[in-house]
Amino acid sequence: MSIDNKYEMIVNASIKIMKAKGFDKASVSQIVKEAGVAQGTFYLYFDSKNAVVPAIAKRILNTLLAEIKKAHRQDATIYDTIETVVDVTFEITKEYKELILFCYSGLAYYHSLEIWEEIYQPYYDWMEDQLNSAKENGLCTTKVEIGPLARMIINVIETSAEAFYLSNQRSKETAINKDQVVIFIKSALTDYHS
Amino acid sequence: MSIDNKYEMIVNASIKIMKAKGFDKASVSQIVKEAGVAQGTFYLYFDSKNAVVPAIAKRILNTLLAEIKKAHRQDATIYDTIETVVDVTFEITKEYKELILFCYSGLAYYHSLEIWEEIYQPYYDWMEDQLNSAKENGLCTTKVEIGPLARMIINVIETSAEAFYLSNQRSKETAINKDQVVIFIKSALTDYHS
Amino acid sequence: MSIDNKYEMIVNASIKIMKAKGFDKASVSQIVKEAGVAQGTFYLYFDSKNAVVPAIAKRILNTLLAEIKKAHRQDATIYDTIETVVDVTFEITKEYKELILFCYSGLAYYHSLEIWEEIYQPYYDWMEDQLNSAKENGLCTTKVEIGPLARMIINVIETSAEAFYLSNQRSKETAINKDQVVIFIKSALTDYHS
Amino acid sequence: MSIDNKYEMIVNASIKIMKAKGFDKASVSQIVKEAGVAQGTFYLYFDSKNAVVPAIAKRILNTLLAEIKKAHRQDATIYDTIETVVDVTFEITKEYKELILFCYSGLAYYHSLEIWEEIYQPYYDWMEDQLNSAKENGLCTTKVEIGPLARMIINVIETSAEAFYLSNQRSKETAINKDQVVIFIKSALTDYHS
DNA sequence: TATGAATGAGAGTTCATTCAT
DNA sequence: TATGAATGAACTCTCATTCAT
Repeated sequence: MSIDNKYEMIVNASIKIMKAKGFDKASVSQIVKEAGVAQGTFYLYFDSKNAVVPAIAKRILNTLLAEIKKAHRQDATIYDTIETVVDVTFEITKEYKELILFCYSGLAYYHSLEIWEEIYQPYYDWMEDQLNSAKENGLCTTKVEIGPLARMIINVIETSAEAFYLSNQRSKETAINKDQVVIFIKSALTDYHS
Repeated sequence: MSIDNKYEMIVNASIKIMKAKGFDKASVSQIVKEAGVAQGTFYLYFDSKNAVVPAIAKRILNTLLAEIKKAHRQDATIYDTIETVVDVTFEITKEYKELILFCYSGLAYYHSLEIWEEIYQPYYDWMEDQLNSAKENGLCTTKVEIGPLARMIINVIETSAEAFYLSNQRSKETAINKDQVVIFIKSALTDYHS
Repeated sequence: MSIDNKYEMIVNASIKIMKAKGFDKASVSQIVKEAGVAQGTFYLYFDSKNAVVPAIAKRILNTLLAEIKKAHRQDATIYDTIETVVDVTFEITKEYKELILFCYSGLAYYHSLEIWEEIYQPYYDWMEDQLNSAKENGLCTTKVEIGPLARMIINVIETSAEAFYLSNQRSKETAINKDQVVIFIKSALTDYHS
Repeated sequence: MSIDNKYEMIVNASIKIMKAKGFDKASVSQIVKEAGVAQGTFYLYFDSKNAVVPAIAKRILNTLLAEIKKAHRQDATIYDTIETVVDVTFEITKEYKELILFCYSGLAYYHSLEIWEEIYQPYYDWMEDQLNSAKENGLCTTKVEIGPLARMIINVIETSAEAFYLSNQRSKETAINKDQVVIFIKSALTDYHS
């Protein structure tokens, strides 16, 4: 936050360059030029180029979660909450769509998805809280366990948002849109009657 | 198909090498050595290294769809079908987990997800058929449109399978497992009562 | 020897650049520029920059041995031979003095002195032949075994030549010169019996 | 000498790191970490990384000479002395073998072997004294001048010790061993009868 | 079609050195 | 004296691609 926090400056520059060019094509020399620091300074804060990926992922998730919490009203039903989450996720995905994929695959290759799980933990926790409240209110009757349920809901929303913004949408008519996602999840929250 | 079909040999070699090393670290020279062809021959069949990615993606999807159709019984209910699809997807994901992520992100970057959509089209079509039958049988009552519904179901299953096999699963107890995925989708197939 | 034998061209260029700048300061990019080949071509012929060192060492030893054999007369006594070897070694050392040290230490570090031994083997063999003849003639009566004797004689000559040309010779008056080396070795060839 | 004599701490750390990694691969940052001082402190005591090499060389020679003098008996003949020197040199070479080569070549390149001569001066002087005594006793009758003789003797011993410990000695049977060195030098001390 | 030697731009990374504190 | 964050030039090496055969 301070004016010459070099760590933040490098992360910001990395996001800017990688958004424009992707991870591979973004060179460390472009990043440091953008950040206004020396080549070697990069390696004072990150062990390698790969090591910025978790920092970017953290940044995106934090932004997402902060926006969700900001938009979330205390007295909202789980249905309102789902709508809010879908709205915000689509917005954030739109903004960061170029980064999300390589963060995901970058973490998978160079770091392991454990780190992804760790980064997402506060989001999962928050969602589980919402679902538990909904269970108490009787609005969530599914037999799916809360942990997996939270993860699958978040997965559906994010994957749908990515599919929406990343495909070139010639086939927009068949694309998943926000409304469909909301209805799908609402359906999933109530039990099926076998 | 012939024993020295160089195209297939290159794709096979690419899969083997990229499975082991990832897309970036797999060099064309390693691939051609594995395939037993000359460096230049690669470029007779593919415009660039990137151009093998759709070929690999197609191979995986075809394998997946063939296995699903093989395991699918004509008289199965939609519930049976979901279970079959989940089982097969988890199996195939386990086998190809190293390739799936970079196919996805590779297609997103170098080709656009349109191609992904195109590759998945037959799978989406098949799933839509299943869901339409279920609608007629009264086993699928959700208000979600069939197109998006098929996509979201497939997304949940695949994302869950990836999460299951790619995270190092220290937290296996909270990991999404097959049963949870099946219940989640079954719930989603029936309407919620607002 | 052929006009575009790239291997020889790279070795020649390496010798020229390393003679002028030493091993560390000689960059591969300078070498390839001097050789008139592309950067990557270097790595077609050598696994690394270090890998040129044995090639240079071999070149020097071959030159030395060829010159010695050229100057050596068939009917020479061992005493004449020693003088010839000292003369030629001083000459060759003068020409290649800049290379000898880093060849020696480079081989020691990056390859092991085994390779040095291997390179020197034909020289050792030749010297042992000379000494065996001298033994038969009664001109060499020392009890030192022929193998070690050959090695020590060669070592003294080379180390003395290096000391002569490499030290800045302010102290030239105390420096070992050729005559002293010759006498020293002749002494060593005859047994001590006071 | 004091417990936090930073100069000595840096030399000690340099020896430790360079013994393990060689001169080039030993970085100043590793050395200062080992020494427990700051990066800049290094340059308070040494002008450059190269400047530690003479300090290390001096340390080794002083150790060698001290050990020789300790093992040397006042009433020893030159033959005993040679044996002692050979023994101690082999021991010290064993301990410092990794450092000796780059000290030698490092001094040659970055400083000139003059410094090596200067460092060795007290050793040469001591050896010359021994040889002069032997001359008076009639045990050394060679016509080689005392100065060069001392240097060549020391050279043979050291080179042989290096060859013994540095080559991987698969060919140990042909390697020069201590006994052969002793006999060789004893032979060299007595004149040859032309 | 098929080859594989040759290319050369450009990558990530290191590290001796400096200097404001 | 002592510090250590910052520097940035320079390094070795990789690799997708080309083209003469």
